[in-house]
Amino acid sequence: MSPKEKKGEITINDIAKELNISPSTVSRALNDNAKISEATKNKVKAVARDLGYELNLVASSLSKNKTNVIGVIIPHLGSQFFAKALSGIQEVARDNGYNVIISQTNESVQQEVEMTRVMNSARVDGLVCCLTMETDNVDHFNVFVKKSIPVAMFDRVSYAVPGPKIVVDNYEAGYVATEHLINLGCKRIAHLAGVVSSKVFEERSEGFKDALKKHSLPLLSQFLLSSDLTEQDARDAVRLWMNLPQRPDGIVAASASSGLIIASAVKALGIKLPEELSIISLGNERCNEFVTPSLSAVDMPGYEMGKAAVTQLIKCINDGVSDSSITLKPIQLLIRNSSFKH
Amino acid sequence: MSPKEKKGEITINDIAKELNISPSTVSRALNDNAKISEATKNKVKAVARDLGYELNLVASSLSKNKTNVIGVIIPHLGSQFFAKALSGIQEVARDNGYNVIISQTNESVQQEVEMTRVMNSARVDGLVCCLTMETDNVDHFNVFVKKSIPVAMFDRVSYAVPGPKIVVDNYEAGYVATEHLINLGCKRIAHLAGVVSSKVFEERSEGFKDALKKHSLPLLSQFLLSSDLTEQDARDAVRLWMNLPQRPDGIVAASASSGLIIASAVKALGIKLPEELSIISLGNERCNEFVTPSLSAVDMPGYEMGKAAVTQLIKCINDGVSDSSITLKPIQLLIRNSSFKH
DNA sequence: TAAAAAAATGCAAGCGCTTGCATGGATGAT
DNA sequence: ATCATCCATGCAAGCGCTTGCATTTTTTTA
Repeated sequence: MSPKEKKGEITINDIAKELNISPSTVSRALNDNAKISEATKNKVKAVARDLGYELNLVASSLSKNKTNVIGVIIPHLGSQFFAKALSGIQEVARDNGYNVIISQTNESVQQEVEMTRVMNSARVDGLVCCLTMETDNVDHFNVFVKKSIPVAMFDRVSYAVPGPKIVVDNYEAGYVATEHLINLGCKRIAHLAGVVSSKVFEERSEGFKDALKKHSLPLLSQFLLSSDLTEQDARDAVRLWMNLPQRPDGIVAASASSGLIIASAVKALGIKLPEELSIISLGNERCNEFVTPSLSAVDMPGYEMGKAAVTQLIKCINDGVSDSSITLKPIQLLIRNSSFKH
Repeated sequence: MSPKEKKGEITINDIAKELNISPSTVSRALNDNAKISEATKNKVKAVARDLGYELNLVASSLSKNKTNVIGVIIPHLGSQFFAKALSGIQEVARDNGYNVIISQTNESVQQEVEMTRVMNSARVDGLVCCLTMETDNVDHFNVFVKKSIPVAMFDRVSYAVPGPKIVVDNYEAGYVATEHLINLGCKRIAHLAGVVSSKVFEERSEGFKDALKKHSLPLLSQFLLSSDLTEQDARDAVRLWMNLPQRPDGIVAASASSGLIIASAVKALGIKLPEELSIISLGNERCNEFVTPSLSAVDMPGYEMGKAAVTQLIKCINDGVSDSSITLKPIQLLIRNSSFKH
């Protein structure tokens, strides 16, 4: 080993020495700077390859004041929606030369705040995130706003912070799903909604209500339940509804997972799906098509939203403009066997 | 605006000037260095807070030659197994002060190679990865080995590169699942296996075969199919088996998704589950419990494996030792309704 | 063939933080 | 009061790369 065994990292200085030129020339050559002759570029690249040189992104980031890193803050990776979103995010990031550093809040606002701090420390070039269900104060994003670091939000967004917003038309989702049941002949439709404090769920509820209104169907107060959409909430709702003298003949579940649980709970009660009851959920999981009967759903395009979010984000990073563009993505109605024509 | 509007970033120099002390003292104070008096520490921290100072991790990383970043390379985020693994990875990484940069190979070796290059450029402190199904040459990990940067592998691992290996006992999984069917009274058990080139699937197959042998059951050649486990593969297998004069009365699916598809295809043929046929899959997805009948499975602990991988990795990072420890995680047999006592 | 223009390269500072070593001041022992 | 000890802080170099400007080399033009 050499006396100064420097952890073995090859630097541009090593290349420079090898060729008897200056480090600046090496740097420029490797970056294909126009003012460097083809001859030296080739020589430099050849030596770099021979020596096994690999750019030190840390040093590069520091001097360029640009990390080429995009931070991602999402609630959790447990749901397919977010996993797909992350997948989309990572793919377009990679295609654009960005790395992705990721973190989950687990729906904790405190974690969210903490993570913005970390992302700031990491000096990410941009942030894409989906707020927790409880986030109402978004001051923790001010650091980025102040520094003109773009923040793209998707699904659960806040218009209080500038930047791209990628949302699905949740009102439309609720409306379309409900109307689907109505068209099937359902007269007594119930809705297990999410917390109203969340825009997403509020809009879905609105869509639900308006669809009923539009078709002159009554909205029974007991038929509109708001909850955290946990497994227990779904079971409770089913118990409540199915013990009613007048059971619902259609259910709109505000989320994919609650829909699954509702369907399973209902079946456990011996109720025939979809003959006695139609179900549709707002949000689709792959297993919706494997259950019996397969579960109709309005699909939320997680993958596409993730892709769109970074695409917009990168646009902001490049064009300097941290403008607030609103993209509404279409939703897709997946009709399966859990909803039934009467 | 000040004449030199420096992007607004507060540095330790700003704090130093403010307090008329040297930047070194500020640095040490913020890092709770023992040689700094409590008095100055407090002053420094107070000013830091007031100014909204946030450590520049890039600069810190460069000078410390440590990034506190862990790189993750996984096949894809589509399967719950990997999503959960990533979730576990990120959580323990965060708890230990590490950031996670993530990338998917989509089962492409070329992508895998490319990603190791990126991770190297990013100077990650450690790598955790799950190889693609096709990876046989692992030379692209040599860079890390040479630099003593630990590489932890989970699930699909290669013993050719040193470092922690977190695997599930796949032989056991195959054996246990098969034995379960045997105990239920199945006599003609088929197995849709994965590609044999993959250790994981080879071991599962071995477990399957040995269980049969142990219980003196014949292995019909047509009952052992090897494939890529795509949806089509699963459907083809079902078609083949169900057209046989002597159908199988039990099926062991090598993966969660293929099990789901097999079950669904079989049901579509009007075959009664589990009366006429029992199914169990090696790998569990949440939806296994929602399908009818719910699908028995051997659970592969993705979340735990992810956690274990980083835990081991961090140990390596700290203790300098990049030793090769082999951890076998237990598997869990989830008995549900798709397997039936005859 | 000299002067001017263009092309290629080098110099050196700087990105923000860390850290070994030197220094100054306060405390304690004699 | 004196010198050895600590304790607290400062100095300055360095991490590896980028980049504005200066300098050198080559090419072009008259």
